[in-house]
Amino acid sequence: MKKDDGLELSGVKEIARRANVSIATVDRVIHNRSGVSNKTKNNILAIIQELDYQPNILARRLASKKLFHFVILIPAISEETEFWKAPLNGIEQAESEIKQYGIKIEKYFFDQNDKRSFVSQTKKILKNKVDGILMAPSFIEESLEFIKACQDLKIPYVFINSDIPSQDSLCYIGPELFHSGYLGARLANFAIKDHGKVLIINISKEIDNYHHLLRKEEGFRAYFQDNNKKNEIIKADIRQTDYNSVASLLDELLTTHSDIGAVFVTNSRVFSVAQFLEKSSIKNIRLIGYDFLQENIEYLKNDVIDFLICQKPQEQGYRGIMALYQNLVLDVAVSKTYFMPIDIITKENYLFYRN
Amino acid sequence: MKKDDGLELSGVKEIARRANVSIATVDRVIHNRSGVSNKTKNNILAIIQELDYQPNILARRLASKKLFHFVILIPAISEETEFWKAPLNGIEQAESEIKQYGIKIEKYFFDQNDKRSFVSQTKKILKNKVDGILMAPSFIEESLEFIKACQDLKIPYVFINSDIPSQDSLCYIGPELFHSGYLGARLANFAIKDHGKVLIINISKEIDNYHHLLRKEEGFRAYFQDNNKKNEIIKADIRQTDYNSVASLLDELLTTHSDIGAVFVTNSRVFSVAQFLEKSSIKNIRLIGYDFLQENIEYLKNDVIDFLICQKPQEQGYRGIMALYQNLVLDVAVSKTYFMPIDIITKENYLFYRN
DNA sequence: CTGAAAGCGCTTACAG
DNA sequence: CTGAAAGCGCTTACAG
Repeated sequence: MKKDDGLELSGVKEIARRANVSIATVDRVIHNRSGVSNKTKNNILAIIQELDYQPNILARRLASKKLFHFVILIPAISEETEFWKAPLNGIEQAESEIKQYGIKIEKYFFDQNDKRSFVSQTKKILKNKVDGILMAPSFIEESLEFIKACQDLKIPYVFINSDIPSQDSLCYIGPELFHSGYLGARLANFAIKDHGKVLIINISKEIDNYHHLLRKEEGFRAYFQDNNKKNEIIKADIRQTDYNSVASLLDELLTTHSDIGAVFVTNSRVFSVAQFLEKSSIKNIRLIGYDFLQENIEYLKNDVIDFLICQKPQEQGYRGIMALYQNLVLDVAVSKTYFMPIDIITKENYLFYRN
Repeated sequence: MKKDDGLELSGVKEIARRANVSIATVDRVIHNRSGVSNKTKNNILAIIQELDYQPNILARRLASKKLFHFVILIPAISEETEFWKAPLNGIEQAESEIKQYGIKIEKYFFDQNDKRSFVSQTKKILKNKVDGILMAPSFIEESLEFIKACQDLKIPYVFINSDIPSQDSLCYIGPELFHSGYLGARLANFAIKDHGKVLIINISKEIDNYHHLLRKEEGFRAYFQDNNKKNEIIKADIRQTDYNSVASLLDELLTTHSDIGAVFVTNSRVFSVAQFLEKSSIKNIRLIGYDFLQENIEYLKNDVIDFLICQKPQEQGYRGIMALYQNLVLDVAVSKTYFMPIDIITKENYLFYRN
């Protein structure tokens, strides 16, 4: 297959010929294996440079018997939210694309509401041979513990969905949360202009552990400040995530503040707010929240939710695995952070959205 | 490389062993080449079924000496608009990923304002060996002529950016235009609510040939109708695309209709409207248009443009080439239409947008 | 520290 | 209609 014109030969064979060594020695140099004299090594390196040698990945994978073990550690899909289904789909798509190249993916799940399940899964993971890890570092302390162990074992790890900065991860793939909240504020303000109050709601059992909700809130507030918007911001933290708790709290809030024009929910649980508004026949409040969940889409279709912000959770999973693959198998550099686009979903474009 | 557990062997070798033939014969059957008795053929086919044989793509491409020639035919990047830079980038990205597998991409460009340049390029293309074509069928008549020739030569073709339905293309990759315009209307109405008129503008030298602008307009109008919105719709076709012509027409329109609240431009030339609004210090008109061009982004940053709708032009190019690759090289089925998401870009999220 | 040889799973002339 | 053999560009024991 003469795809490159010019040079007759350009693979390991040609390098070996020019260096007057065997291809085995060339291979050792290419993979930086020991057992080559410095002199031959440098000579070969020079020739590689000169030839601008690009290894043939096809041949490499075909010949290699090396098997890679990747591990994922993400929240289980719960009855409460199907959010993590999307990243898992992405992971499985990546898996199907690369499994023929000798990659095995071991899947571990933890309970978002239970740190101990996270810890016990991390223990299990380290019992086996692992070449790379894709994880959602939801619990900070516990994640730090785990990645310390990974560092000792020289196992690279990729974060998705939320980041722990400066922890030497191979990369972070997910949203930039501040701007995400900032956009939420823009949409809220755009909806009600400068009249009326806006309500920001965090709904989670783990609000205090989940730094990422807070970061969105900061972005949300920053928008109003930066743009000198006069809307008053009301805030509510809801730690009981069942519908009744959410509803009664909302009821109280809306009674106290009769002039709330828009509500921003910092995560995918916006559907419970939507449910409340619909049941209460409240139509004059604009609602903005997160994520392409079936429930949320239904409320989008009914005009109860105006905008959903979504950050391609499926692609996060896909790219997470691919980052490991690129780095460990193809030996390609991957960029330290890959921020997902901040997508706006409405009733008019959700049909064409791709997670 | 024992990646599959279970069966000891599973490739052509094992098939050959079971069928009691040589691997060459197996290869003939796999590729549906002639020269195999029906009996042996059916026998081999049955074994392939039974084994659920999946060819090893790596080995196939490595061994094959076949070179594929893909051709692209898209508008040239002009001083008027850099729109086609993005699809070209996507094409080049795909090229860099697959060129090592024996794919060559020949690039042809035509002048969007000159049908004859389109025709003359199509003539050139057919002079060489071509395995697949990626094209923007901007001029319908001329495109039909060309694809008829392709059909005769059994050359598959992919459409991007705009479609000519039921023309037996391998696939269409691009926007669904009606909903794109529909979303534009929603954003316009959302911006001004039910007060004021909306202005829809087509700016193109080739309005009459460009069915896709019309389709967006239909979607735009449909939104107001479907939702019983009372905003009056004013329409303008601008066939002279230079700034002065656009400006004088706008000046006239805005004088006649003092109560226009929002303007929707059906293509990337929204920047010239933005330029006019800025120069005229008109601040009370919301502006919505298309595409992530540098000029447009500048007006987005200045709050002159409120929303840009964008449909991942780069990805269109990338996926267009990949569709050919998947179908012709990997022999995988590709779906007939791939509608791009209808993305909404604002000042708050443009930084994270990926074309 | 280095090399000869076999092999990865296919495809491709060539011979019969 | 069918098969034996070489080869794609690498990697991997194994031997020295």
